[in-house]
Amino acid sequence: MRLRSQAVENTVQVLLPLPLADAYDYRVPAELALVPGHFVVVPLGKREVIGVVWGAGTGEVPQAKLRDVVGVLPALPMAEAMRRFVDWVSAYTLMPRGAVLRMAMSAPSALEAPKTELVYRAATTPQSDDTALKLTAARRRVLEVTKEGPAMPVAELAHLAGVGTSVVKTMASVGLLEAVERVVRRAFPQPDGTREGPVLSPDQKAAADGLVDKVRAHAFSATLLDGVPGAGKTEVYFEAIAAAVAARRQVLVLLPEIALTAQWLKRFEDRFGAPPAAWHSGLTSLERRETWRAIAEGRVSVVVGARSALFLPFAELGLIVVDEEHDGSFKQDDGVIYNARDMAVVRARLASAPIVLASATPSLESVVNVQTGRYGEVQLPGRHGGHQLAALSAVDLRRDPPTRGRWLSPPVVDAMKATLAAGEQTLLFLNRRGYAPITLCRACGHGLECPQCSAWLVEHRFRRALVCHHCGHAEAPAQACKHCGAVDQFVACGPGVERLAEEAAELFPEARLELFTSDSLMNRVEAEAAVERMINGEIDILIGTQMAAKGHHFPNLTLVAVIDADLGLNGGDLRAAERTFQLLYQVAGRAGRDGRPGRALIQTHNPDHAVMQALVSGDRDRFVEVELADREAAAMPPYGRLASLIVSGPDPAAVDNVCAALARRAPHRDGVTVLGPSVAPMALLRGRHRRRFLLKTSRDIAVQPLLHAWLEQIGLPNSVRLQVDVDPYSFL
DNA sequence: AGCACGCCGACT
DNA sequence: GTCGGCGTGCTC
Repeated sequence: MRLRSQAVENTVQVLLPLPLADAYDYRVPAELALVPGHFVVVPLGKREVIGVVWGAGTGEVPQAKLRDVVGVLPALPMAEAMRRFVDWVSAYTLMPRGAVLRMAMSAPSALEAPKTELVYRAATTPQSDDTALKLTAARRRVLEVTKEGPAMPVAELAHLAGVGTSVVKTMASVGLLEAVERVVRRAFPQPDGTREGPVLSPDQKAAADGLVDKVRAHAFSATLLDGVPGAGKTEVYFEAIAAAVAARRQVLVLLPEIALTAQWLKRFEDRFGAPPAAWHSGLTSLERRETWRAIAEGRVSVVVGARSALFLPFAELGLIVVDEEHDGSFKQDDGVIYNARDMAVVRARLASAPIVLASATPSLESVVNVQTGRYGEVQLPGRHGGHQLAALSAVDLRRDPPTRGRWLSPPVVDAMKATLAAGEQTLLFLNRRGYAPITLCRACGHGLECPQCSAWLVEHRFRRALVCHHCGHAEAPAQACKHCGAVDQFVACGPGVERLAEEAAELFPEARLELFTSDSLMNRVEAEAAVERMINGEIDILIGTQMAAKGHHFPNLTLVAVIDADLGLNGGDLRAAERTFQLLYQVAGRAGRDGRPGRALIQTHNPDHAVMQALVSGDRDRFVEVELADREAAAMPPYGRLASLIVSGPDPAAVDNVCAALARRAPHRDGVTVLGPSVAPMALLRGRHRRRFLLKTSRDIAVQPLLHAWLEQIGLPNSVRLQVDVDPYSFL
């Protein structure tokens, strides 16, 4: 007994940032004092990897197998709250703990010893050697500079004193100056939380006060900030940020990737006098390292980023804001599958910090969480500063169809004419990249399909390629049909933004138009430039996908036309109606935000659909009510829980075998339904055949133990993969 | 995730 | 005869 406990004392569990479910035990050499959270270097096979001490060794591994910890890295240990967060996310998503840890170690170089430089200051104990201490004019100037300023590097000191660097070096060697080693740190400008904010409307003030109280409480709380587009939600949560910063606590703002724009950053800087630290995929490795370290050391007070920022090592988290909380892009769909919005609530809870979820179209999950009292709610009823909601109307495509081969209906064309004549701007919104979504052979009727996916190839005319939007497969447009050999018989079917641009250019040859899509704008810089041109009035008609619809504010935009409002409604997705409503509501909200009356025209074949009715009548709450009733009747989220299992592999027979085994062992109990196996919505993806199970349970059943018990019994042949998605968002 | 081990095709 | 393709399996 005694022997065993001693062995355990000398060992630690180290979690490695690899897709491993369990931490490994390592022996601790006597000279190392380790505590949980320490970043350590350990041997693994032939290589050395960085891991995190997760706790005392388990003693479950044979002594002979144990290897020694190589060393500790000079980084601040991972906080306990962060380690618990990693465990929590892993347990919830059923992803290996190591895979989750990897997300919390996204800047490994930040763990290495930071670079140092030599800085010089006046010697504290001057020597008495007269000749060495001779004070020439140059030396005197150097001493003057050191008296006033902080210690600084040779070049800087020499420059300020107007001397050569050799003077400084000599002074150091004779003891007039002393050199100290200092860690090189990038300075982050500090947003000022005490700065006076803008004048808020009474509604905004009340909402802001509510959030500020939550921040001052220094305790976990979750609050939904609900307000129409233009109601000034950002200004309101900025007040909460100000309160947290003034209290010297850190703030994390999560935004959907495409909403993190120059405009948002500018608003922040205008309010706080300094920019926040941004965390996104475009950072250089140096920026990542410096930012990561500064966050861990508490030298950064506000971080804004997309979902991966959730795993940054905040030292003193005092507030999380999730803006556009309904946005589907918070759900990560590959690798570790998690919903950053939901996990942000968990992170806030573990950090005992408040979280604010902001949206003009809250997710039904959040609405129900408010109804059940799990979340508080702060509402912003009206628009602020003369903003008016766009007048929204449906264009019935059955009554007012465009001419054949065209996509703009007469009412939309008329509205565009009027808008152009008034010198105002139009946004044509179509959530479809490329020229045409389907290309058919006129002779035999065959459509061009991706060889690796069950999806049509989308023609991109500007790129002169046929592209699969699911796997990236691209091929050159062919002359002859592979099926019937007919030449030059291909015909583009349906509209994409490129085709829409062509039509708009024909109708309005004098107008300046521009495409705003991820294909036409290769990077952030180009996108910002396009936004700038739009704001400066250099564009009359902007044609774009949802990229154009989010996170931007165009003061002279007064007409928004949604070309195909029905697009998202097909396909039987659980959230089709909810998502369509949210998207179209947001898009329509782009029109007329600066005191000008805007209008939004929504082309649809189903003007009677609940989504269209809700949009036209502006009755969001009624829509939410009806949609929630449907979900409740079907025991679907947010009233029931879902998990999806995707079984995939190159060999359909092997996939079906695994499905049969899963079906045989499927859990049977009250409140649990297993649907499937069925052919997954993308039956073939990247050359892998896919089948799907849906596990549906009532709200009070935890799905994770159920899934564990189920999947444990299933052996997977090498080529077959089983992917678990707890709380699936999209069903594709 | 790496890295090695292992078992079948075209090269010096 | 070997060099090397990447499938499979392990790493405390």
